[in-house]
Amino acid sequence: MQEQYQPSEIEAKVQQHWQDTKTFEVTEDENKEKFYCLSMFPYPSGRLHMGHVRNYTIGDVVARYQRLQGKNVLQPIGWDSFGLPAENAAIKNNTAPAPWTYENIDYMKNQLKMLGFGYDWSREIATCTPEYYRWEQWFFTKLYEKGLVYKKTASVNWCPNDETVLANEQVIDGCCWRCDTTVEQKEIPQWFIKITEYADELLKDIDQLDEWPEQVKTMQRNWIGRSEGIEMTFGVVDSEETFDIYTTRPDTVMGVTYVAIAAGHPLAEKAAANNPELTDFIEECKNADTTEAALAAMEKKGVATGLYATHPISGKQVPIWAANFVLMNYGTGAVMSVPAHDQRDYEFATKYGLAIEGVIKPEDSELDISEEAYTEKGVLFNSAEFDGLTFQAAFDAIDAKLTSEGKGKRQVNFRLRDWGVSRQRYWGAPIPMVTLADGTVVPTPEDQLPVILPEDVVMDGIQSPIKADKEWAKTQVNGQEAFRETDTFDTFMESSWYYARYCSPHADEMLDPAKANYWLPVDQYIGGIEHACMHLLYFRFFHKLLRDIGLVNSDEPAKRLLTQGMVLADAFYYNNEKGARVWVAPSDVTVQETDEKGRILKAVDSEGHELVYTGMSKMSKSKNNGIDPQEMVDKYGADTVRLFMMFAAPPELTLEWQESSVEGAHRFIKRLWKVAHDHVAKGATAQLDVKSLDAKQKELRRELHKTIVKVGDDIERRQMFNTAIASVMELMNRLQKAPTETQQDRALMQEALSSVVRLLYPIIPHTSFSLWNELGNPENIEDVRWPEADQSALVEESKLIIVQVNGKLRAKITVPADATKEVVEEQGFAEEGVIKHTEGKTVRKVIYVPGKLLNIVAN
RNA sequence: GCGGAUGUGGUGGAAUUGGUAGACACGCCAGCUUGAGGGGCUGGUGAGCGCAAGCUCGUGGGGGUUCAAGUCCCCCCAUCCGCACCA
Repeated sequence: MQEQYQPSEIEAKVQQHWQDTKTFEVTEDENKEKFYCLSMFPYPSGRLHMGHVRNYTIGDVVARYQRLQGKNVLQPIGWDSFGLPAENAAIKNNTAPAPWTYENIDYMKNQLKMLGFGYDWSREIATCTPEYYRWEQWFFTKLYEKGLVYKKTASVNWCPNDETVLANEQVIDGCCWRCDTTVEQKEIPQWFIKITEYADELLKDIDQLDEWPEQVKTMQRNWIGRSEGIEMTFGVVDSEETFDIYTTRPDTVMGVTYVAIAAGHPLAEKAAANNPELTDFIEECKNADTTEAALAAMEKKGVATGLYATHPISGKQVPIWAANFVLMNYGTGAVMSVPAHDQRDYEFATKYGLAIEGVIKPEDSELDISEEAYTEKGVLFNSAEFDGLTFQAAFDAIDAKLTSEGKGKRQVNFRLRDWGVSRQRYWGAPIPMVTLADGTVVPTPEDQLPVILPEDVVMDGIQSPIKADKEWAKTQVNGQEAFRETDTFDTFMESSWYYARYCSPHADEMLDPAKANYWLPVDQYIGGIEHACMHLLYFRFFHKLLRDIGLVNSDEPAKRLLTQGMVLADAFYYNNEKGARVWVAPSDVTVQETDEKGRILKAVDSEGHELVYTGMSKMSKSKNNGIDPQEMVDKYGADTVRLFMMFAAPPELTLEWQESSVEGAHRFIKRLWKVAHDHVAKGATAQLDVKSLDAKQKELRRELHKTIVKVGDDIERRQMFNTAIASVMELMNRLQKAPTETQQDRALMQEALSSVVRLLYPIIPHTSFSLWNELGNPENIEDVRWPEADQSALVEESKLIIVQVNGKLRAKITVPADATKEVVEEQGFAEEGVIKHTEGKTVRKVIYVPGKLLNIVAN
């Protein structure tokens, strides 16, 4: 055995072994319990970043742990390889998205192997290949046949100069990132999938997800946003026209003093005919940013249309305003306004001098709306026959009245909107629809699938090559000339079903139901919390679609979810001559001075610039503070990087990259290696004879078996890998000091090290693989089982009892494990610290928590 | 703005069911080892007071419940994530 720990040598050797023996390739086996462990697949951006390393290390720890539990573990990997960055990189590097993407995949694949992740590479998929996206296209046409797909207009960011659609991230401060032209909103026809048809089920089934984090479930519930309300019809004065509004607060309906409609509402457009102010306002609203955040943050503005609406209950006439915060695409494009009981309406009414009429008051006080709206649910007044009713009674009464008069009805609404899947970009899966010569739009016939995206293209940076090449769209369907859809799918489409494709990655159908139903649902899914609503909702939605088309038989795609936190690093900058901040990579920073506690006082870069230290922030290009996993692996080895990642923080929290802490992780592995080496160097050990152990040996063995219990619990139930590692470190600290004189000392050491190596295997597999064999075990560690705790070793003969007086720690006593309350009390009261603090006082109460704590209340 | 989270020594974090606050590690300090650098080993390390034994304070801030609160409740502050065309 080597005396020195040499990670590069060990890791290369072990990785080669895994590759040669196909250790992680699996097939369905009905005799074994299956475990499907899935990490969110990466976008092939060029190089792995630390976020990937963290995500995949967590997944690998779970997968390897489950393997030692004897399960048939599937851990696949692939590439989410369509998307905008490839187009940008292609333009920048004067290439095409396809070669850029495939090169990145090759490079990153090697990086993943170098980190030692136990993937079944035979199942690797890339979503940009026709072998993958053809089934997505096929599926879309099936959804179309089921009536779950439709086309409608929706607004996109439009650069009038480039005459192209921009993604949200391509709009900087309302301008085109390329040419700085003010971005407009443009309505264009787009394809939608009816996720709202599944809104109820997506909401209800959250209750089945008992191993998902509560916060994710809450976010999804709020995102779906089920509400119960009433839709009612307002008439337009001096007109036959009507329009609908929806409210969740029908109890406030008698307080309506105006209604607000979207600038794009037909009524507004009609009223604008001879109203220049309104015309201008409508024009202005057309260019407004429609993201929810922008909408909430912007100044609320409106213009009177000059039209009036008839209140459906009171018959009163109220003004109709066009407002910038009402959008035509959401809901009915009109809202009723009750300034007395809605804060936004209150501010709007105050601003434009509109009436504010209170109709709800608190149950036990008078209504005060002099400063702000009263938005609580209270008791109705000034509401004619509804006076005195509380919220639910008023809801029911108003519903009954509107329903009987045919002016409204009770309705459940969702915040969730249908999924717009059209993108006007090139690097995505072509949407398999065609427009026939006669104008009808039909799905691409199955025998013409896949609709292949040409890869040999020239990017001009503006127009999608399949839109620029007018020939591409031309085709024949049913003997007619036809034109292909040139939009491509939202990349969330690909990431919504990849988990299922992994079960039968080469199947000549979307998926092989027998295989899919063997592996699915995913037992453990791991990814970033940023995906809580969108990806994870589409993922659940697609699983239900797959189920309803008969391809899978479960309701949910993943049993357990772990959302990992971000990776942060130190960031430093200096100001250049122009006063601009220049961010310096941490690898280029030398810390020159620290205070007595080790805080950074002075740091410089390699050119001698004095730097400003800004603390930890998310690793990013803009702050130039990314740490390259490659460099770290080259320097310390993959096991050190993995150990640090798992030790530095629990998986859900943000993780701060600290190189000194990486060195600490490295030191620990070196110590482990040394202890093992010294033990092995002394030769083979005798059989452990548990009965012959003395008290000290028994205690050490108890520590070992307690650690085995704790590490298993920490990895499997708690998923607190950091405390699992800490407890192994504690054990190692004891083992390092343990005697090795007698045969039984050494036999115990053999048991302990053989256990430790398995406990650490999920985290540092290369080192554990080697040490397992070095310790004299002939088989490979992948083929052995997780150590089992010996219950008899865990029995404690005595217990430590905390003794408090008035809740403050005054003594610690050791009592026999079976001591009664009386015995503990007697011993506790005899303690010096207890006597001192109870002297001259009366004991009021004694609380005893068996085997743990004694609290004496005295005053 | 809305929704979700986080806040504990100089630092990362631990405290699993309301029961010893600070496990484990980093850093720092002292000592030993080596020819220096580096590495290794041993010990110390929340703050204040004290020669010591020990005492008091202490988990973002303020209030509360309890024999007992980092943990439960109410209010506030700061930071982070998401908000539908980045993935």
